[in-house]
Amino acid sequence: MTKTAAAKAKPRFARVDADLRRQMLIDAAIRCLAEGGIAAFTVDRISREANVSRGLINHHFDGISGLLIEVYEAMTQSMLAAGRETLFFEGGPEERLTAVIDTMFRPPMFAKSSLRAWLALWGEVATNPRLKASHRRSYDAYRRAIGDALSEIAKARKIKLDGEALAMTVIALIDGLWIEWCLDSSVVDRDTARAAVYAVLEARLGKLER
Amino acid sequence: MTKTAAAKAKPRFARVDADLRRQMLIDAAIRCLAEGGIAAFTVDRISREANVSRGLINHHFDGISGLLIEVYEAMTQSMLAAGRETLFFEGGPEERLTAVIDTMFRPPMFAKSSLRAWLALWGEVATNPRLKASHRRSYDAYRRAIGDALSEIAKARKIKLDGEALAMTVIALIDGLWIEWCLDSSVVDRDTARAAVYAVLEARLGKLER
DNA sequence: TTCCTTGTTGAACGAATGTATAACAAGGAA
DNA sequence: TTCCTTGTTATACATTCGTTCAACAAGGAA
Repeated sequence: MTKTAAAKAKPRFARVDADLRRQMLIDAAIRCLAEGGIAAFTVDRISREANVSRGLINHHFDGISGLLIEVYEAMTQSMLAAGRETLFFEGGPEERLTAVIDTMFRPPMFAKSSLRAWLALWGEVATNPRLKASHRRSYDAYRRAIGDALSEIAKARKIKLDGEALAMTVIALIDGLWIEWCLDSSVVDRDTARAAVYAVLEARLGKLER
Repeated sequence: MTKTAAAKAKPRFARVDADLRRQMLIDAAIRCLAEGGIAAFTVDRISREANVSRGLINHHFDGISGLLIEVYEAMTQSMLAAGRETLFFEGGPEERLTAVIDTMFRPPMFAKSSLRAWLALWGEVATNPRLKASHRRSYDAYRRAIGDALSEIAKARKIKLDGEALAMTVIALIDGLWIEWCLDSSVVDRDTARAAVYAVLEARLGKLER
């Protein structure tokens, strides 16, 4: 018997491709993280945020801790991707460097929701070995990319300089400025923070095109 | 009837002065934070770490969230106190500045356990309004103290400089270096991190006595 | 249409969470 | 000694946590 016109109505749920659903759950989890910190990283809250039943998280991920790992890697990927668009393409080292730095002070990276999520995750990285391993890999790539650009610039200007060491300083400074802005926006704004990074770099390298 | 020699034995528990007991509980809570992040900030774990019954936390604090506030303020106080010993006493601005910076790269501040606890707390500050208010107050004092020293130095050397702005950069850099070292000790060590801060400062102010 | 894969639901479970409360007892005061 | 304050314990309680699992059904394949 086919469904009557009155009965066909709406299906009780919509099936979604597994990869897409996973992405939807990861996005929902990040939103929870941004709203309530790691305390909001919960099966109940995430599944509700994604408009999905509780059981689905365990179907698509290796438990709630498995989801946490994938959330961390997704955030890492989107950060590196934002930089990659500019960092690994054509253009001189100076262009590449400024493009990456600017990326870090522009949405979607430089946004309350994103930085709150990062802050919540860092608090876990210190404790969770799997997150720690993931962190190490991505920061190595990040540091090397910036370090290479810095070294090239220094070489072209005949300045003696340890690119990797300065890259570490730059990354630490960016992270620190993120924290200050995220925890108390009244002490810094986007432009001041960005300027602070360039001030440090130009004190070593001389004027940068930007 | 007095207790017999056999029965007097040991009391089932020892009464402790309220203020001291509060401090003991705060210390235990910080140890938990350092070990397991905010997920370990739990009535069960903290009371067990303090060798005390579960009910005692609610007797001495306004619930577990009240304890969290007091933990944050205790950590803030001990950080400011470590700096205050040097920062607000005699000595020229240069001495005071280097003393504070050195404090930040020496135990007890520069230690895995301490920094892990800070990291866990920062993840909550972004979400918790009461923590945020506490954070703002303490960082203002911190920034002003460093800013004043920087301004004095710049003035004496006839360098035009915004002391507060540079102080913000210095604090952000220190926080960022803490994070990098805490999350992956293989990329920085204590001396490299400390040197990075001085490198930034000396690029602006010239050589510093240290 | 009929079948079959698999995305999805919802209930059930034990463990862990924070809080309230009554009973206990340590240790100084009188 | 006796009394009394209050620091301390231990239990009970309602929630919320993460996981498991059987049953359901959406939607393409045949």
